[in-house]
Parts: sequence; structure tokens; C-alpha cells
Amino acid sequence: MPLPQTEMPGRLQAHFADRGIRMTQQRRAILRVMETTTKHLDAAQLLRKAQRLDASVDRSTVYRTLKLLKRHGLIDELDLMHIHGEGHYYERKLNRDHIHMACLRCGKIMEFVSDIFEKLKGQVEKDCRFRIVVSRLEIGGYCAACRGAE
Amino acid sequence: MPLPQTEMPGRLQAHFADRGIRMTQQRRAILRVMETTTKHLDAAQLLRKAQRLDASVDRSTVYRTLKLLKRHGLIDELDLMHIHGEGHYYERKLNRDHIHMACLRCGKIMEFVSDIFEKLKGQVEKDCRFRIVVSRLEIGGYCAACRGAE
DNA sequence: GTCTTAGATGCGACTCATTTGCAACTGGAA
DNA sequence: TTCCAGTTGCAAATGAGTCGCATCTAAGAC
Ligand SMILES: [Mn+2]
Ligand SMILES: [Mn+2]
Ligand SMILES: [Zn+2]
Ligand SMILES: [Zn+2]
Repeated sequence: MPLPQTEMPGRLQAHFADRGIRMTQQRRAILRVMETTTKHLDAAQLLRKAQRLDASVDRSTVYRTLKLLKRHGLIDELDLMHIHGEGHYYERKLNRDHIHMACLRCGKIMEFVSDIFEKLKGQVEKDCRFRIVVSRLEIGGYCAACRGAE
Repeated sequence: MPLPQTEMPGRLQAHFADRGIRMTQQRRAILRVMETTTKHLDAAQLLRKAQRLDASVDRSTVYRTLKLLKRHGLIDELDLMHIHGEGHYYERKLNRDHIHMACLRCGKIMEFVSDIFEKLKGQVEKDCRFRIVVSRLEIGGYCAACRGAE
């Protein structure tokens, strides 16, 4: 089951335009980082990368924009087992949901797309009569390379 | 699929005894709270409840004990979609894993046990050759009562 | 029982993540 | 152009969780 590919770039900015959400210099920088990065970024990393595109971007703007993106269902917030500190990680929400696995030994983060996961969500919606808006499956354990060594 | 029942009380204390982990007044109070509560508690709630059993319990001891319980795989840490603030919630790990659903409108927390979830974890272990230690599926959305009303 | 000490505790100060109030700035509609 | 609601930077505040250290205590050895 392969990794989901990045959607076409500019998608986040397009969403903002469609809904008449104001586009600013700073938001453009932040959205561009979220659109082009392949990794899971925390707020501090996102700030640093965005500042490379627009040096004026402030920490509080990053947090305010993350909140906005969350409210619009455009990004997912992850803990990744809090492998480094107490903060959160962010990633664009793609067409297809995926699972996150974090290796407790080497810290590697893996992603996995599964039909069974989709079926499970369907079961929750049906059996619990629960309308799912966001779902997060995070697994901690030992990756193939680290199994054996504790 | 019914809710998992609470295991026999005293189980956490027994685990400590078995492994030769020192039992203190304060730990006894904290473990008793974790063993008997039916709700998902955050650190502050756990502190207040533990202090009712032993007034000397300090906040830092609560955090230290939570860390210990986590390290031994005896409790799970949850975000519950951060419905109230940025902190974590804790619950005893029971025989059977379960999913958490949080209603984004009324704040209700629901639990759900599913064979499909077990199958999904099996798939991850097999297909990704990943040895699962801890898994957390948290879902945000609208409960049956709140659907319709946005 | 008493001694002993590794390990646990309370306390206060600290770090780190995230939020907020406010005055100044700006996107974009008219 | 003008205009103003929405957005920003800044600095200060909050909140969750951690840590150093002097003191205390559980529990094994005698
Ligand atoms: Mn968390
Ligand atoms: Mn991901
Ligand atoms: Zn690994
Ligand atoms: Zn509800």
C-alpha cells in the first residue's frame, strides 16, 4: 500500500480564494510551506521555513494560521507519540487518510494507507451513528530495523 | 459491541508489587484513583482526586507517577481532540483496546470496541513489520444527538 | 525492632508550547 | 483612492509539564 502523493500545489491558497478568506503575504508564505513540505512540521519548524519566504512572519501568525487551517479541515494535527517534546505536528490533509507509526527507538515516522482503516471508519459512522470529521490513528512501537534490538 | 468493563481493582498496585516497584502513600492514592475512576482524567483532575485520599500528594508526583505508569504500559494517554485546552487525558489500559470519539458540539466522549480495529493493527504488524506497543485512534465529529444541529 | 540507603517526595523555580491584548497595518471591495 | 474589517507583530500572559535539591521514607539487611 503506497504512500499518498502530494496534491497539486496551490490547493490551499485556492481554497482560501474560493471561500473569500483574505490572503496576506504572511499566509501565502505559511501555506506555501505546508503545501510543499514532505515532512511533518511542528510550529517552530513551520515558522523558520515560512520566515525564509517572508522574514516578517511572526510566531503568533503561524499559530493563528494553523488554527484557521484546522478550522477549515485543511490540515491534521498529530502527536507522533510526543517523541520530541510536548508539541504538535501538522500535515496537509490529503484525499486519502493515513495512519502514523512512530518508532520508539529510532524515532522514524512511517505512514500507511489501509482499506481496513476506511472500513473501520465506516463501521463507526454506521454502528455509532457518529458523523466523522477528523480521525487520527497513531501507533507507537518498533520498526522493522529496530525490532530485536529491544 | 459493548464497552470494555473495568478490570479487577488493585491490579495496578499488584503490578507494582510484582516488579518490585516501591509503593508509597502517594502512589497508593494516585493508583487507587486511576483504578476506580470511570472517566478520562487529566493531570489536574487526577491530582484533586488523589489529594482527597492523601492530602500530601503534589502535582509533580502526579506527573512522575503518570510517566511511570506510561513507561510500564499500564495507562494510555489521550488528546480527546483537545476539546478542553492542550492537556492530556489518562485511562487505565484494559484487556481490550478501544477507540475514542469526541463530539465537537456537545463534548461527549464515546468509546467503541471493534474487531476491525484489531484486524487493522494485525495488518500494520504484518504488512509494515512493525511491532505495536501502543495505539491510539481518536475521532472527532458529531454524535447521534448532535447531528443535524450543524 | 533498628539501621541503612536507594529511591521517592514537596516545593519552587523553570522550560516550552500556545494564546492574548492592543496599537498599527493592509487586502481588496467599492 | 478611500476605507475599514480583518490581520499582523510585539510583548506579556497563560498553562502544561519538568527539574534541582534538600528532605523523607519504604523496605531489605541485620
Ligand atoms: Mn498530545
Ligand atoms: Mn502523515
Ligand atoms: Zn526504529
Ligand atoms: Zn454531541
